[in-house]
Amino acid sequence: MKKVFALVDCNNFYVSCERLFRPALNGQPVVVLSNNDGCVIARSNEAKALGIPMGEPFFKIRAFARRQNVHVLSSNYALYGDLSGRVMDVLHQMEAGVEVYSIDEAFLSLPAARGWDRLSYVAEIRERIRKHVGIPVSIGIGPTKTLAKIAGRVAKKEGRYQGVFDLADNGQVDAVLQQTGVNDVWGIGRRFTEKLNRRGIRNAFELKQANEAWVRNHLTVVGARIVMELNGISCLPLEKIPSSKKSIVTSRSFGQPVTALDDLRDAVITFASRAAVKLREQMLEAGALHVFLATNDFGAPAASYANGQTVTMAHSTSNTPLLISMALQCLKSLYRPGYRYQKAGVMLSGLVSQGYRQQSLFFPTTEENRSLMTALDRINSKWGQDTIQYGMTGMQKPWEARQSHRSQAYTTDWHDLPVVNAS
DNA sequence: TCTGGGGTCCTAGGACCC
DNA sequence: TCTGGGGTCCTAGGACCC
Repeated sequence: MKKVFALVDCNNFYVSCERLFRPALNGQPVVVLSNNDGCVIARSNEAKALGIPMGEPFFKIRAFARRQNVHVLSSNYALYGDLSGRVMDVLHQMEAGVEVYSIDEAFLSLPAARGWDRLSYVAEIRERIRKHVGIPVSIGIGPTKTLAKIAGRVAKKEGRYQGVFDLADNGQVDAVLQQTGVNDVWGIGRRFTEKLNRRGIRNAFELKQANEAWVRNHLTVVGARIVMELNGISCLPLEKIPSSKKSIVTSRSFGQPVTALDDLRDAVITFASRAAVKLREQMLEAGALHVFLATNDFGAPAASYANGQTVTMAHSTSNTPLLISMALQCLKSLYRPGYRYQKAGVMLSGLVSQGYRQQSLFFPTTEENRSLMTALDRINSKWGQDTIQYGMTGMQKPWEARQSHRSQAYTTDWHDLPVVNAS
């Protein structure tokens, strides 16, 4: 049976999550900042209307935000992750074909047959999410994922459609594409936009009609697929089962520049430990570990240094002490004194599932090791991250990120449960 | 003073092999 | 001065996404 795609997209997701627990923020300009309170990563419609751009460094708009009474929040990923799960639960209850695409977006696969009212159906999905979770969503429908994305933009931007728009067979496709900038097409970023503009291609309709060989040549197969999708030929299937991860990264910008090797060691130990926890949560083991560090990209070139080092392991592992010791070896050879480090991280790759690994004659997995890791994960998951941590990590963490505007973990921590006062 | 974090896919080019 | 051809594998870097 022929299918169409629907894209369900949470509106201003992080802001909507915050508003759920602080209704006083409704109707107010609100922004949510990235880790370390660095950049603006979510904006309410009121904040967008004030002209605050996505990704703007916060220090540049701090004064403006104060003058305009913009509510400023640090990001609270525990809260957003929990609410995202609830939205996805509603979708799974209603539909068999669901691809969770990101924290705030999912694709659905719906029958393409005429004779049923798709729009009413997705309006019902939208209403149920609003009622059961409280998050507003927009839903776009199209014959391909790329067109569903574009339909979703229309649903979100044009109030008259009330959050749902169907581009699958309504004869308006080309008119909508003509009003869609090429930079607003899914998969066309800054570089591709520049290339296309130089060739005189400015909107999605012009891209749809672009010369295939030229696109293939300058935008690789990625661009060629986008053009096909704009033409209604589906190249990107619905992926119901998430493919298993190929790499796991834990990295942070520091709250203040770090110069001492000891502090870097402390940060790297923490990153390696957290990456190892993520690894075990997904029942994986890593075959390689990469450590990287960098000074501020925006500083003077003479004062800048960035480097990374990878070690490949003879045997894949998820053992925290082992991963820490390898990470510290890397750090030791990467470290140069005299620089003000701004960021570091640990990446695990060569991931294989726990059962997959061949047992080594010389390095048998000891059961004690695995059960120690399991016990540690249980305690930290129950009592909070870092309840038990490795002895080498210091208690003072000058590198830790700033979070001056943090909201509470309303749904994931007993201490932060909202209190309702009846009078 | 202050500029996120975590991912994926694709390609070109080098190393290596026969 | 001349200096094979074809294949695979790996990695670094670029581009994109949310």
